[in-house]
Amino acid sequence: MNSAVAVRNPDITRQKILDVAFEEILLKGYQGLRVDQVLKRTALTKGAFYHHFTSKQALGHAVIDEVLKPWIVEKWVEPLKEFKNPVDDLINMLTEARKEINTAELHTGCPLNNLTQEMSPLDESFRLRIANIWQMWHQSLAEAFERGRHNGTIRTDVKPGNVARFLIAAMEGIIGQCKCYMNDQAFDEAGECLRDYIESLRA
Amino acid sequence: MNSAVAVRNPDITRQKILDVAFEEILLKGYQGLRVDQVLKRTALTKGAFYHHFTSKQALGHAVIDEVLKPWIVEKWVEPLKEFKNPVDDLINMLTEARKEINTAELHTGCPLNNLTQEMSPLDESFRLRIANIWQMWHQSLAEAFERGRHNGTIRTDVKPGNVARFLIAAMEGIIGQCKCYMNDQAFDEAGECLRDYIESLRA
DNA sequence: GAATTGACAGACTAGTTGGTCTGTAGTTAA
DNA sequence: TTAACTACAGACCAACTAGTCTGTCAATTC
Repeated sequence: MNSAVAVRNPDITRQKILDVAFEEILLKGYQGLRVDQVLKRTALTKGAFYHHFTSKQALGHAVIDEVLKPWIVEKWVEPLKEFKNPVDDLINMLTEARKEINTAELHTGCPLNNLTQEMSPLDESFRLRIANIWQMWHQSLAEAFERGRHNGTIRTDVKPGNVARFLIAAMEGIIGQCKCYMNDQAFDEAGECLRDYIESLRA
Repeated sequence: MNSAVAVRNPDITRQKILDVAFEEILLKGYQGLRVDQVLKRTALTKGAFYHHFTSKQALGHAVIDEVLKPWIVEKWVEPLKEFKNPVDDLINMLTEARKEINTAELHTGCPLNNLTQEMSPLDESFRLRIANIWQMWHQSLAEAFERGRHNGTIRTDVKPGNVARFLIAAMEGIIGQCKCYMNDQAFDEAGECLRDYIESLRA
């Protein structure tokens, strides 16, 4: 019996589990995620957990669909819709993002990449859900370049789909590489080249 | 009692464990690696395993130092020493590597990136060993560009260290992205941009 | 306001997993 | 030849972990 609050709010309870599970997966990976640890941190019990999720795998699905995906949508897909000048807008975005990153966070890596590398080979149900997110991100970035081509801010010989794939890969690669260095030097070194490359796309 | 061969060769035994463990880690990750599964595949027993390795963690260390590291040395560090014209040599190397990759393998991802993303946050002892490999790779690639600058095959305004970081990141990012797509389309799309970027470094 | 349902609490379990320990056969040195 | 040591074999164990089950209290329905 939980002595304190007896107020019930199933939606908040569920969301608390998802948020903590997401954090735990970032730190330990899905396979290192312990249901008990999530319950400890949320001050909930097995009863609560298995009321909201049928299994650990179901939790994994929910984390991908309800935490990771919305995060990419908010962070990338939505802003990309507003891009008028992809070169400037992208560089601005990356510059802003760079300011927010501290050395400690850098050690965590990108959530999308983390889940991709560990979870996608484990289970087809994970892989498909994650591939969906990559696809979404790729498409919105490609569309931004497509618009840039049409409005004269991007070189006409640029292939939006290809460049989008390459840029996403480069960004993830940079973050992933820095994950095992404790300093952000590698981040800025590669970042300089990334900026130059983006600049080279300008019409 | 093993009925068949009673010949003893501790070095081969140890190497068999390392090779199978490496494969298992590629498929399931370190946390998904089961000592029992390695023993099953090698037809060995607990006695053999804990004679050669003090713990699962020690096995992880050995896999990084004695399998992953030599693999990068053979695949990258050694060939890079011979590079005369980094642009041509790199494009040749990537073209050859592309031929060897089939869709199934693509699903496995790059061993270095796999271990980096999963293992480096788990334990400082893992992180340092893996960072050492990245550093080695980066240095040998940077040196190749440095030589290219001096022998006139690479633009003089290219910063070898930065470009090396960026290229490594891009390559890893491309492979990592393809890990959750089952086709190699994304690979070739991004690969085209990668080639263009490398070409742009030519003096 | 009684009954039904929803949202948990928490003890318990069965299966897994890294690791131990004793025994034994091959190998080597004297 | 034999004693000492190495390289295993394989039964066993303790800890962990996902998942179950019964009970209980709040919330909603009628």
